[in-house]
Amino acid sequence: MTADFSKPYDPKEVEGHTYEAWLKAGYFNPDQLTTKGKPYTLVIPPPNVTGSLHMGHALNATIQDILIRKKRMEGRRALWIPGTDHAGIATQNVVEKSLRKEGIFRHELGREKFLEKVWEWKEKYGNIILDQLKKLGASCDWSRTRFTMDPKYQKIVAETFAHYYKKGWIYRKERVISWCHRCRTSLSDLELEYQETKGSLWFIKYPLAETAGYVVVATTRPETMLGDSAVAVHPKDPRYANLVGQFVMLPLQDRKIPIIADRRIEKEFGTGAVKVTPAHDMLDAEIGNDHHLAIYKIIGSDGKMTPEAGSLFAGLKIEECRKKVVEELEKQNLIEKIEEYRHNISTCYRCRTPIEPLPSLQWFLKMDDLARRASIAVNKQKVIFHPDRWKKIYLSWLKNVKDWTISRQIWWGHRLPVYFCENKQEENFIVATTPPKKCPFCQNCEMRQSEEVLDTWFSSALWPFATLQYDQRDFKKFYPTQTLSTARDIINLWVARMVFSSLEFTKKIPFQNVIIHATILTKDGQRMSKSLGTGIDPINLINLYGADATRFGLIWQAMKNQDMHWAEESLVAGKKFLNKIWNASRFVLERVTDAKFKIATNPKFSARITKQDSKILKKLEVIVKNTDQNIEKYNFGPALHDLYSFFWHDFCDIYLEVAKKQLEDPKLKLQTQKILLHVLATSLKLLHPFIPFVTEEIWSALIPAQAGKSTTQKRMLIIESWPKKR
RNA sequence: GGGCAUUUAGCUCAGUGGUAGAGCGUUCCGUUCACAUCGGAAAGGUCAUAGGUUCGAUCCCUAUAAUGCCCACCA
Repeated sequence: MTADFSKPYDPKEVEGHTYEAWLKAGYFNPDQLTTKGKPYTLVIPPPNVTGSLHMGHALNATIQDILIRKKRMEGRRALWIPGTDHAGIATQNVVEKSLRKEGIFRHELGREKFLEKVWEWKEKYGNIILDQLKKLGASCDWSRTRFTMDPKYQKIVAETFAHYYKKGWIYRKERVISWCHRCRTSLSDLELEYQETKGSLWFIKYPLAETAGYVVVATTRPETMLGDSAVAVHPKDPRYANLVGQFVMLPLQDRKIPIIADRRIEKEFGTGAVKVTPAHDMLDAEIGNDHHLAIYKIIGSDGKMTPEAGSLFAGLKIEECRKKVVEELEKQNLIEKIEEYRHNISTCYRCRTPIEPLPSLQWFLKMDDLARRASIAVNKQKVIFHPDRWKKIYLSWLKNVKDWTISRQIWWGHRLPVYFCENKQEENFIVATTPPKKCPFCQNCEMRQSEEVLDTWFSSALWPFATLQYDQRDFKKFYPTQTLSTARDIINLWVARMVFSSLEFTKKIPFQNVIIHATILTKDGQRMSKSLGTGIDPINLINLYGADATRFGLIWQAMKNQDMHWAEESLVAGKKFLNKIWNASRFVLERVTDAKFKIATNPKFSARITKQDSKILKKLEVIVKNTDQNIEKYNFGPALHDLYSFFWHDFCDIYLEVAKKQLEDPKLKLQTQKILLHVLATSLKLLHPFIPFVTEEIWSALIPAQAGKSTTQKRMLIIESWPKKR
């Protein structure tokens, strides 16, 4: 198809068939490239299968596409691996919700049937986001599309677990963990989200056991008093010095509990005396452990009070229980006062339900060694963050990281490769990557695989190498990858974990550079979210303006800031710019009629060079150098601004006008034609990674202008050589 | 409680130790010769505030303020 220059540039007539042409040519797959260059690999941060493209994805995909297209043009065997993440909790919730609309409940369905439904859902909707990336022009190798629940991927995950277990780094233990009673699963520290909430601070009187009087404790959660096993004060708090060692009678439970001293108590908070609930508070659990306090599990995994809470409260929901406890205490005149209080409560990052700390038997991964090595990798600049400041986030998390709770009590995910003996105790289990044939404990049971699944991030942590290990030849050739581009909110959740996982399993860093791009906010600085109605759908922008203009708009604003306040004006600028390129190309095509020359990488212009000629050639040299350096330094916004200014102002405003005159001078005509073609061709190459569609389309029209090349010999711009400084 | 970022034109943002820039918007002029998704011109800024370093600061330093984000066991 030949470009129709009689009309303004219309992306709708170009983008579809151009993408098809790229796919058909097969250039997204490095095996199809004739180049012998060094491999260059990117892995896409796998979007959730439940997701649809948002602005952040669009920006990130554009950044990666710029990198991969430039490297491909440089002659590297460029591979960009696409794929999706099974996103355990998120996906399970989405599918559960959609089933509920049909009146189907997960637990009625049962595990296997439910998982069938999830797979159905995945088959139906799971590739939407990848198709959206295609619309944006992403030049991923779709033949290598990966999914974190592929059989091969599952195998690698199981092997990883077994490896850690063999090393003694995975252990199972009952511990107070963060629990979401809506998702019915444990969560890791990073999966908590803090929300400032206004609540109350209740001051409760605990009568002394042996003498008259009482101790007043302050709490935001009066219901947890039912599980108290001590009152703690700071050892150097004079107010309570003589009370330490004595006992109080816990109201409502009629339980005698000690007053203990612990340095972790803040004297300034409340009354300085704190109730200790070892089962339902992280700090209290530690204190309880150190002081050998009894554990009363009064809240169950369903978010309701257990029998241990007492007959008056058992079965109540937490909020109901709180009311009831306060009522009862008031009846007994044990509430001294109630203050208003604002504080942060932790919630589940998937469903925003307040999380409940409770003791639970979970699997953990030891972090000491892994964290230490991941820190060294960044400290020694083996892995480099761009901008540099983000390494602080990474390092500070690793410095204080606790062991990772890797088990989740949901159904959708990688089931733990752990098998229990059916006949003997729960402690009798083995870790195996394939179902064992014979039970080593009782010799004759069918071993039962653990019902639990792994944290989604456990499997995404393997992404850079697992995706390449489907075929060992790929792994040898393309690993490690070069650059990872992602959002700042998953630096620890994902990036850090990829670094230590890769170091452990491949002995290599997974990537050398990490780009942390800006977070896109609305123009007035609000978070873009569907529920708030503040989100912008990039697909709408593509439909309205085209993919090139959308990419332009995103990159135009891509500076090294934390945030980007989205301004659609830049997209309008992009649209105009595309038209400008279109028309300038038309001009060149109309005037370069002699067609006695071809587009050379570094043509010579010896004869009759005018002042204006050398000026534009000089500027071209500068822009070639600057564009290259800007991309290498990940300065995408500045790169595009410079290109824009060069093309529009230096080339169109000035040189094209000069050329009009020079073309009328027979002595200058040929040389001017050569220069026009050279500058245009080079500009198209430089612009191609940013706006691939329009440049490819124009290129296809430019090629016939080269003498001696038939249309069958056409090279597409996507694999043309990247301009080099002479 | 700690950390990070931001503060420059109406809006979104670049930028440099020495007359302040872009895109979009606004106003005026201009449709033969690539493009009206255009060309030419103009208006519009105490570069957050206060000190300091300097011959000279929007830029470097120190405070302050506002806004946003992250981290932390303040019950």
